[in-house]
This record gives sequence, structure tokens and C-alpha cells, in this order.
Amino acid sequence: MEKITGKPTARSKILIAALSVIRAKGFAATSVDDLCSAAGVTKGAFFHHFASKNELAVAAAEFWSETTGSFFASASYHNHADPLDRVLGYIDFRKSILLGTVPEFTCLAGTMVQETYESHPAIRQACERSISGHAAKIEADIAGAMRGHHILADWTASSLALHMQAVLQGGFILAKAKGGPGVAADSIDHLRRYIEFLFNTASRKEKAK
Amino acid sequence: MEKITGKPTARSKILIAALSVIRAKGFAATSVDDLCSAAGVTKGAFFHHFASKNELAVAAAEFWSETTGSFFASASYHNHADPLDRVLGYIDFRKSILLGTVPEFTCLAGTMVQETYESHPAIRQACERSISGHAAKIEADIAGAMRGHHILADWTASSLALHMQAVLQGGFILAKAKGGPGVAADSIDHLRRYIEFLFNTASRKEKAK
DNA sequence: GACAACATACCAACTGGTTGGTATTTTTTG
DNA sequence: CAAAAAATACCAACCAGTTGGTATGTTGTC
Repeated sequence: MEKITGKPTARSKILIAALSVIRAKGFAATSVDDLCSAAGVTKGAFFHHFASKNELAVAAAEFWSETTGSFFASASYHNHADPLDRVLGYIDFRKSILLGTVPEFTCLAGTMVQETYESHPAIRQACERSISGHAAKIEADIAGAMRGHHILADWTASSLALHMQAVLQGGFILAKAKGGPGVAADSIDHLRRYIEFLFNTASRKEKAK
Repeated sequence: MEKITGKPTARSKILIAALSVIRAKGFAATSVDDLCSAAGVTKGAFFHHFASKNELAVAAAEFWSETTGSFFASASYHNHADPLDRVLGYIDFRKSILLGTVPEFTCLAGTMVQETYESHPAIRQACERSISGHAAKIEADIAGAMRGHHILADWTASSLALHMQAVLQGGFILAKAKGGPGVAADSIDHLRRYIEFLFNTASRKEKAK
């Protein structure tokens, strides 16, 4: 939907700027002027492309889904033959990208939904689609791993996929509270250990250094 | 520090109102006027007790720590002799209080820190103290359980206590995204299963109905 | 009568959003 | 294919409402 190729249009510049500004300041604290000056466009251009600030938020959540979607799609953990290795590879990958400053590695959807879930249903839904859509991709591998490893469980692939997202999102909150990614990384380690338990594997190969 | 006994003062009315209003609307989207009208006081009273909106946020985080602190302190899971049962009891208790609307069971500190961690260090620190202080109480029981069950682990009681908070905070985000506590409850189930794994217990008694 | 606890009235700065307009690209048509 | 027409992209200035915060009271209490 959003093609960033070619000449950067005002719309794409605003969307790109929104990802970092909103993650750093939060949605409500980000003014339209903030977005415009960060993107280097005028207010007129902003309201030409987005009917309102709220509509920008919806578009930003969708843009976030597309951006992260292709980012994860191109990651190498998909190369593993065993679905379980893909799940564990995903976890290792998530840990490996906890780099830079806090706003750089945290999640736009998780940040925005906290501020908007009650007052702005459309934004809430866009964030929900982003998170659930991402979880659904891992869910497929979890389901494959359950089949391949003959797991008969009282939990579902869906609930585990969402639990993984919960750990990640919660890790981001702790990282914001503590000012660095250390806690989030520790929490991801616990998550990996849990999944190894679930699939009765002592310890699969760590992520490539 | 904040005694709510006796005649409700304007300060305490503002603090009580802040807990629900900020959890529902977010901190930035909550105006001082919102807080005043929710508390039934005037703006003059507000700025008599709090030098600024940011200072109110710090006081609200501390008030939240006190309120939830005594709430959890009076819960019955502390009665268990085995520290591991207290840990599992805590988890069951956390699941059992996922009642009412989303803003009612979510966490003020987790909500506020998301919006303020970059721009308002004092608020970030107050939220950090609230979350870490709460985790420290469970950490003591985890450490006791590790000793009592002779667990020699490559993880620490501290990291597990924080992981538990991450799961809870992440569950809140998913609950906000999906509009109900169901996901959060499922995630807590996964957390309980993980801790049972860690302590090699098949399945301890469920929480009292 | 002094001091804390409130209330009333007010303000400058900023907010999201609009206006009327121009430059540029795309589409239609003779 | 070129000119006309129409849509799109963008801009600078402006607007009414709201924001956090203040200045100046009034009231109750020790």
C-alpha cells in the first residue's frame, strides 16, 4: 500500500517521521506540528494527506505493520526446516534486535494502543490488527511445531503466540521504565526457556553470533 | 504518606481521581481540568497541592504504589507456608482480579511510563520504583522457593520476578488492544505453567474459587 | 490574626484544523 | 500529439478552542 520507492512524497515522509516521533513522545504528546517539522513538511501538506491526527495514527499503524512485516519476513530464521527451530529462531532474533535507544526497538502499536484504546476505537483496531497479524505468522510455525513434535497440549498455538507478544510488549514497558533493553532481554530468555520446556527440548542451538 | 482516612481533602480526591482518569485516557490526554472535574475540585486547589501536572504524576505513581502495596499485602496468598505456593498463589490472584473494564484492572505505572519515559525523567523514575518495588516483594518468595526446592538455576530470582511483571504488563497491552481481559488471563496461564516447569512440580493446587 | 486550604477569574502559548491560493502532474479531448 | 481541463500535491497565514499555569481573592481554623 505505502510504497517508499522513488521520490519521497510528503505523505511517506510524515509516516516515516511518525514512527519515531510517536514512539519517543507518545501519541497524545505528539502534536501535528511536531510531525510536520520532523518530516520537513507543512501543516497544509499534512491535512491534505490525512483528514485528522487520528487518521494519521491509523495510517501509521498500518505503515508499521507493513514495515515490520517485511522486516521480519526477510529475517533468516525462516530458513530452518523444523518449525520449532523457526519459533526459537524468531525469539533469538527478537532478542538480537534490542539495539540502540529505547524508542528505536520498541513497538509503535503497543505504545499507541495504550493511549487510545478507550477514546479512539479506530486506532485501537489498527493496533490490534498489527499485533494480532504479527502473532498469526508465528502461530503458524507453533502449530507446525506442535504437529511435528507430537505435542498434545492443554494450550493452543494461538494462545502461545499471543503470550510471546505479551512477553515482548511487557519487556518493552520494563525497558522504558528502567531505561535500557537489559530487562527485556532477560525476559526473552525466560520465554525461550519456557518454549524449550513445552517442547521437551533440553536446549536447542543458540542464535548465530 | 497519603492517608485517605477522615475527611477527604482536595489532594486525596485528586489523587484518587487521577488513578482512574489517567488509566482510561492516558497521561498526556488527561488535562488538569479533567482531573479537577473528576475530583470535584477547582484548579486553584489543584495547583495549591501540586506545583505542576508532572508533579501530580509523580505523586500519583507513589499513591499507586501505596494503594496497590496494601492491596496485595492483605491478599490471602501470603498465608501459604511454602514460598513456592505463595508465588503460584500470587499468580492465581493476579488472574482472579482481571475483572471489570480494562482501565479498572490495568496498571497506572505501566501506562504512564510509556508516555513519559523519554520526556519526563522524574515520572519515569516514580513508575520504575512502583514496578520494581512490587517485583521485589515477589522476588523474596521466589528466592525462598529456590532455596526450599533446591533449585540450582542459570536464572535469578530477580529476573524471574521481573519476567512475571513483564508478562502482566504485556497482558495488559494485549487486553487493551483486544478490548477484554481474556488474552491477559491466557498469558498468566502460560506464566504459571512456566513456573511449574522451573520448579519441577507437575501441577500445584489451583486458586480457591 | 496568621496561615493553610480552597475558589474565581484570567492569560499567553499552543492545539488541531481551515482558508484561499499556487505549482505540478495526470487525464481528457480535438 | 498537443492543448485544455481537471485533479493532485503542496504551501503560508490564519482561526477558535483548549492547554497548563497564575494572580488575586475568600474562607475556615489553630
